[in-house]
Amino acid sequence: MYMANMLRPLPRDFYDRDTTQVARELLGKLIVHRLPQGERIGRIVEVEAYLGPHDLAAHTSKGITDRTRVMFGPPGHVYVYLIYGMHHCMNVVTEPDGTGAAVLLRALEPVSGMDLNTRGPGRLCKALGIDRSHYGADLCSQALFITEDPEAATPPPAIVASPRIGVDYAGEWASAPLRFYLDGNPYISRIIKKAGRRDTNKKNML
DNA sequence: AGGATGATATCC
DNA sequence: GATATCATCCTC
Repeated sequence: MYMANMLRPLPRDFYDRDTTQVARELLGKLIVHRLPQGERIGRIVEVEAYLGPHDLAAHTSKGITDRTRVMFGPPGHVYVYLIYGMHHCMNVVTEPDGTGAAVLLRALEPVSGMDLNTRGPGRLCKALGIDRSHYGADLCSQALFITEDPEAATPPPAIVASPRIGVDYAGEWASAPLRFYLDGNPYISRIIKKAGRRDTNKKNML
């Protein structure tokens, strides 16, 4: 039984570390959003690391702007942006104040109080109820936070690394293995096509 | 394969 | 001020 009022937010120190490490450790954790109409809880199963201004795929590679201000700020806060005019994407800010790094949440496994359409960053935000009003929100709060899964599987599933999705413009950084997901999880947003193999699948199979 | 739909960055 | 570009999703 998942009682969100018994769950404790991860401490800010969790986020104040190497972004790749935080990304990997976020897998399997629960994200909790408390709304007037109830609690929405999902298990994080797919993420991407955006390392900082030197990472040409990261929004912070353009410098400090109104949009990227939060990503350059202290760790443990939420960076939300609107993409393609219709979808929200949610990131958690990592590393010390001024670094400009974050982890994009790409897919959840529904746990409680949410619809089942949680594959992909846009659908994740819709299911969780996240929009631009959450820009800068503190994850060390009781309204929106990430926490250990009290029913975590032992041993934990293997972690798979792959290139990030939709960043082909980023030169050398486009192929960096900075996307991480739980091996075999049915809620992963897509499977990278293997080179040299005839395979027209763009979505993963159940 | 292409369209929706709006904020943002970058160029006049 | 105009325009090209999106860390996407849905429908055809």
